[in-house]
Amino acid sequence: MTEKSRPLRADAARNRARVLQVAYETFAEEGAGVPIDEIARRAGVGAGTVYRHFPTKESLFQAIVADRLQQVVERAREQAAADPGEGLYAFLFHMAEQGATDLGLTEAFAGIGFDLAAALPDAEKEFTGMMAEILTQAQRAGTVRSDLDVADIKTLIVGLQAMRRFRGDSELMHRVYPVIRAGLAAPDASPDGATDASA
Amino acid sequence: MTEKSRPLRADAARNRARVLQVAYETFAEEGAGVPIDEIARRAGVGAGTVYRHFPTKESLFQAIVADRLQQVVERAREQAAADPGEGLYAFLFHMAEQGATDLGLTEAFAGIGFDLAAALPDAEKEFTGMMAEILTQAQRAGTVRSDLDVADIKTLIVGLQAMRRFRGDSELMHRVYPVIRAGLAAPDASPDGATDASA
Amino acid sequence: MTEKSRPLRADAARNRARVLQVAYETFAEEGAGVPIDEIARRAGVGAGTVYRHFPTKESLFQAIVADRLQQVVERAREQAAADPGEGLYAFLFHMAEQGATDLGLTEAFAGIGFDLAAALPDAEKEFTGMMAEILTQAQRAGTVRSDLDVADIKTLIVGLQAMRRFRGDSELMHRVYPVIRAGLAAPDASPDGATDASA
Amino acid sequence: MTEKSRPLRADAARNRARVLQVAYETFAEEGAGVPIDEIARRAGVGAGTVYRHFPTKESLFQAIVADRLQQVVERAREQAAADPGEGLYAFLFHMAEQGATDLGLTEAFAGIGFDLAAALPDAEKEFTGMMAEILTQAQRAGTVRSDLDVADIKTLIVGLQAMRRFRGDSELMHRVYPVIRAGLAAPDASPDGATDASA
DNA sequence: AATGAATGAGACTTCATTCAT
DNA sequence: GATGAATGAAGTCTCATTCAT
Repeated sequence: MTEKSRPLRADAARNRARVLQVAYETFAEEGAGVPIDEIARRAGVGAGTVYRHFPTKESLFQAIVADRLQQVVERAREQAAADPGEGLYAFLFHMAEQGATDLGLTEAFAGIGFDLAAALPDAEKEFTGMMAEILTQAQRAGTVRSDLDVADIKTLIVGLQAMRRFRGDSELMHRVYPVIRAGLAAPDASPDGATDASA
Repeated sequence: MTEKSRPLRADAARNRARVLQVAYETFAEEGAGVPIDEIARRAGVGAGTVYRHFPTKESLFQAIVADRLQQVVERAREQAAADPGEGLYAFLFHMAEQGATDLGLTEAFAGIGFDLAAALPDAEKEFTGMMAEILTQAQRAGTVRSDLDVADIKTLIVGLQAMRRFRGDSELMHRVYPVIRAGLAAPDASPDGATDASA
Repeated sequence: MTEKSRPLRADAARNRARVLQVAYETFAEEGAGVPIDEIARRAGVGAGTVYRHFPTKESLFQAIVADRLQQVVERAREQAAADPGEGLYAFLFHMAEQGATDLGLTEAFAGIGFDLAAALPDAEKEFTGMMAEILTQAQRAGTVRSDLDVADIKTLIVGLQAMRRFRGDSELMHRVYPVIRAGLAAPDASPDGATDASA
Repeated sequence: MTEKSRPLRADAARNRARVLQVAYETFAEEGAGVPIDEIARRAGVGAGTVYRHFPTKESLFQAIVADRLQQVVERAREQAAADPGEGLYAFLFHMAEQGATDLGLTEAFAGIGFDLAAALPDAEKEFTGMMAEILTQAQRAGTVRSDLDVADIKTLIVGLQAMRRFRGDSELMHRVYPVIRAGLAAPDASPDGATDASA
């Protein structure tokens, strides 16, 4: 998905990577509203260069999201391999971290003005598949209640990212994560879906 | 903060209220990007009339948020009075519902492009005070762990709103709320901030 | 078609007319490639004002064409009423004159980058209907051969406009029109469509 | 004007010819608005190569027109040699055909955004000279009225090309050409330049 | 010589805000 | 007070032309 047709000239590849990196940082800082001209300026190239590599703003956005998802997937698989019981938690917290600085990824993930499954079906499948794997591993290890599925995890990620943007890392880690973790580790809810009233 | 100087002519007051209502609905439906002209059109007034009552788009936005907060505060107090143990949960879920249809309020609340405490200090204080009250009542009733404070609740609201935007009401209610509720009802975390359970 | 809903405020109507006039002249001089900004500048208004009245460049173009067609139709009907035998010729020569200064109308008429029947079906029908009337009148008067139809007349207009743009009015009038007129007044071609070889 | 300085390397000459051919076809199909990049792509060369041979888009355009004129001149001379009485008609109809598919040539010829005599004086002279020859031959053969000159023929070509672009070949041939031909073959107009009455 | 990447001016269009009516 | 027209600063994107590879 990254390389197509010819392998791109060295200088072009450098520029493309630079634009991608700068765009990633800029979107992360400022959200999707940043003008392309601003990204071009920060990258030290002309606006036309950005458009040569990414014919629309949307496509630049997609390229960034695809790139980030790829990295996230790899990292999550490694961590789950090292510790299956903790893999899902590590992933959740990593995604939250991403959300802190990466408004663009968060918006994409939460489907704000961006339909991930439609725009990047392959990346989305890969991502969802990875989540299924590490969720299953955690459930087998007994660290996560067994009645949750991938859609629930996605939902929680959206929530965690929003929380992380709202609040500093350290506070979230010490005060809110424990709540979420306790909820995730709790025994399964009763069949009717209501909380099991230990409360 | 709502009434200033002289008490608006009757028709002007009517217009103001109408604009506020329409703007609330429109922002909720379409997000903050809607042109003022569109709001004016829907309200059946000229753009100039909107600007007479709200000198900037930002100020219109603030007025809406203040208005919504006021309503939310009243409702939450009533519910907590009726059932102190459930008041906080009712409030949380109500806020999540708001987030579903009220993109504007959510963004304001989550601090996206809007600093609530700076823009509307009085409303913010009122809102925070109310949350302190109902949190304390719930903790006294034993339905919420005692190591949580208002900032934690705010954080959870931000997360719940994001989750609710991401996922339908019914699914959230049956699959994710139980997790959050289990986490909130869990025994206090150990002093070092980690979850005490299996961890 | 000209007036819709409300009758437009006096100043707005003035501006609209001014923009239409300036745009007409500018397109006529420079063709359809002129930037809207240039038209706005010449009209002494902001670009936004042009867009308020004509939401796209295309729509401005259409408005001009519709306006011109309307005038042409009226004039042609008057002339044909005054002298049925000469009405068609007067119309043809008038259209050629228009083509001289009105690149925009010519392009629209010749269908260059503009589908008249699709864009302005009513105006197109009116225009075609008028041509049918004056052609029939001329044929009854015996000044035009009877085997020609409206499509042929349209074709000749396109040709005459192109010729008029290429060559000065006086020369065209004295040197080329006589050729066309002689051809139009010639006896009908033989049934197989070939010239009747008086040549 | 075609060859300058040293005689181009073989591959360069091949590239030049290929670009010229492709550019001709592309302009003919799409009009003068086509980006140079598109022409380069279709020719299978880099944009830089186009610019090496033709320093501006304008100069590429001129080279094409010169090339086409050359071919038209040759063909017309051959046909006039074969049949002097029909040579002019064959030429006229051939030019009209060209106009159908060759928007670039037509625009150049009609002087739309292009001054042929100024840009390509030699080609223009050659072209005009050829027209004088075949017009004289037709007039001697008695197939064309004797009061027409080369400028009139040029004018008619412009008109015919416009008509041909507007209408299909077959219809033009059977319905409009006869009119033009009848006009061209008609007896001379009276001295004052007006059409000689009903004739 | 060829390539195709980079440039940057400029086109169309939107919209928050001001102001004449 | 209300109206809605006017403004003009952006924003996205295109493309003729230049230049490093």
